Amino acid sequence: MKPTLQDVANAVGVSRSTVSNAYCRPDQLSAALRERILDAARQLDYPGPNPTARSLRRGFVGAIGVLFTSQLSYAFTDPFAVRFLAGLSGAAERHGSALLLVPLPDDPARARAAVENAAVDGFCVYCVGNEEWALDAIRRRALPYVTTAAPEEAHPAHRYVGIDERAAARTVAEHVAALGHRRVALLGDTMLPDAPPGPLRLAAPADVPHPTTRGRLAGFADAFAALGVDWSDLTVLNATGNSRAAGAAAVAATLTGDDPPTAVLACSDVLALGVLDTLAEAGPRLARPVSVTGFDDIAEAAAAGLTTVRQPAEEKGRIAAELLLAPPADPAAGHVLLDTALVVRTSTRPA
Amino acid sequence: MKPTLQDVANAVGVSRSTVSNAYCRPDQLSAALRERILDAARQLDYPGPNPTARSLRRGFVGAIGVLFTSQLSYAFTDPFAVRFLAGLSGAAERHGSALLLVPLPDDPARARAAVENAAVDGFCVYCVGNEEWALDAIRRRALPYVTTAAPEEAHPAHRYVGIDERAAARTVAEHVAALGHRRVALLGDTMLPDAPPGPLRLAAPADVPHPTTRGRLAGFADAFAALGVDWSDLTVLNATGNSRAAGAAAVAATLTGDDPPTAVLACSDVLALGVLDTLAEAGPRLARPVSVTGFDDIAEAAAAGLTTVRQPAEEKGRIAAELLLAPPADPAAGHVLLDTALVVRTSTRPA
DNA sequence: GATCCAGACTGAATCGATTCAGAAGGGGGC
DNA sequence: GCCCCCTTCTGAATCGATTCAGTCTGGATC
Repeated sequence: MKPTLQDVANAVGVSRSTVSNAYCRPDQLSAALRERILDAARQLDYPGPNPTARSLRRGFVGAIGVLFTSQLSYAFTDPFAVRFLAGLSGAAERHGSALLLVPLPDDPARARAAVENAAVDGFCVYCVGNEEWALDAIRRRALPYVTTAAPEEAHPAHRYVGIDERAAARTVAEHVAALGHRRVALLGDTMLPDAPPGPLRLAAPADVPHPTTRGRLAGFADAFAALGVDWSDLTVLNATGNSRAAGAAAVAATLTGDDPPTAVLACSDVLALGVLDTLAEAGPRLARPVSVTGFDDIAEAAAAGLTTVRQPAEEKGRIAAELLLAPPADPAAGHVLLDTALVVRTSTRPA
Repeated sequence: MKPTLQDVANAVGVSRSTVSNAYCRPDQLSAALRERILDAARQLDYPGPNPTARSLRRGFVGAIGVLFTSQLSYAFTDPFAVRFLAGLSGAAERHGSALLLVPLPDDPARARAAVENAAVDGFCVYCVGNEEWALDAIRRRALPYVTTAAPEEAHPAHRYVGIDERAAARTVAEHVAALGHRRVALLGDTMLPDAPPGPLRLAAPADVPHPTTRGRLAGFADAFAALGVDWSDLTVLNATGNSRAAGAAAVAATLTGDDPPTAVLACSDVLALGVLDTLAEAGPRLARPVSVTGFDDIAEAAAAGLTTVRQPAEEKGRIAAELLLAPPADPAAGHVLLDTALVVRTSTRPA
């Protein structure tokens, strides 16, 4: 069997407490005895106090959980998410915390279980759609948590770091509108559950379950509404996933069909890059160029000349970690909105 | 205080054991009683068994640790590492395990402590250079572990999944040599501790501490040695970090100087892309084109037309997870070497 | 020489569950 | 009516540490 603290204590002939102190409170015993204890531990191949037992007794774990609603591997596939995680992990590291990436199954019951079984001191919930399940489970565990979007309904313990999605989206839409575009398509990921790729009948932005997408669509709509372009005049295109391929697939039929829109406003850079892929491929067959915008300003956006909205990804992650690990005394400070900036590149041109 | 299992037991008037059974062994009690218990738990806001306590008693945690020798955020910055992690996390998810990303400080003592304090069932050690510290700490804890490179010295418990670095590197070097290149530079990351960026005096590949880089350099050298080009005839360039910028900086002086090499063989795609950046920038000032090769075949490599060696990143991650979570009975099966393929694109041309 | 004190170490309670041998109760078979 | 078995539930041991209120020892103080 693996040796325990007790075994070390027996070997040296001291009490368990003393061995424990040798590890985590050196001032509580003489240096000489401490040396003897550590020597004996080495002799016995004792690897130091068991982390689980320590966590149980101490009441904290030294890890924060990161929850993703979609497949865990999505976390690593989306460039914006990757940068967010980089910021989060850097800050966590500084606070001596590790990151527990928690797979969140689709099935609500199992998702709940995943939250309930995670040994962590708090949760960072990235990109939650309507996952009240998870939030509810977290609250019940009375753990601190932070989300990357403002909550549906305010909750005392709810901290978040986000951007004003709607206002940010409006700026890019206004830019497109100012270029004279009026026949415009809006592209988003999974705007209704199980919706197929391509044109989607959507009564209003408010019908979209995913809060981020909803906010961005609403912002797009605001800009055009201000110019008298009604929501019903806008084309809504659905992508089945936040990937380049899904973006490309979503717009293919519409862009190569009759009377295509003159601009496509995407809810993410990844989708927008997919649109550019489709345009590049369809190239000669197109009647006229189509303007495209993204959202996030990931690295690839610059290379592709994509007009987009920049949001500070790493900083978002860093602040999320800090909100969790060094919570502000003032509860109002638990709600952080970051600045965004419109980045105009070559993918948008006058209509 | 947060309610415990005991509180639920008291509320219902049954024993602690029965409540425990209600959660994890439903067949051990009548359905009716179980319902009553779960109801009471809901009533009391009991969030279910405490994961830490459960882990302590059960003796396993449901998480595997991922160790990175460099900054944790590097994990998210290097595209190859990201794909590896995606594969790893997917497989872990399938086995019901979470991933604990463990920040590994530079200081050996603290690095050791990080390993000792991580509550995990096993470790995946990515990209370990000479971090015997960490491996030793893991072995002492008697936890299973898997590395992404063959170990220095065989150890019974050591499992790994890797590629034949040396042979793979040789194929790309042979390709370059076949194109007639003889004046060649080899580019790697941190080939000697604290080495400055740029040309490096290196007696032999064997002097490089990082095993992956060492293997690749040796493979490059093999190909040229077979043609009579001695190690001392090759230029060695050091990058201070595995990033595009570091790659660009490492080669800048050499490529724009007198008598530049006709080809640069990099130990990673990221570095190679940096070389391409430098070439693009220096463009007109160059006497003649320089061939460039990378290693890994990340997504950006295809877009950049980079000749490189492809290795199956996701599969590597997947196998690593499986080696940990479903260890093969036959210990020999704990050593997996994956196939690689030379991918020739436009970045290599005849000398 | 009695008193006090600081330093070094110990004992026992505690963290929150799981597990397993066994007790109680009820029903079926003969 | 007796025996046995099965289901349902309980009690107590256990996982491996941390913590805190003491105890003990030896030396300084007056």
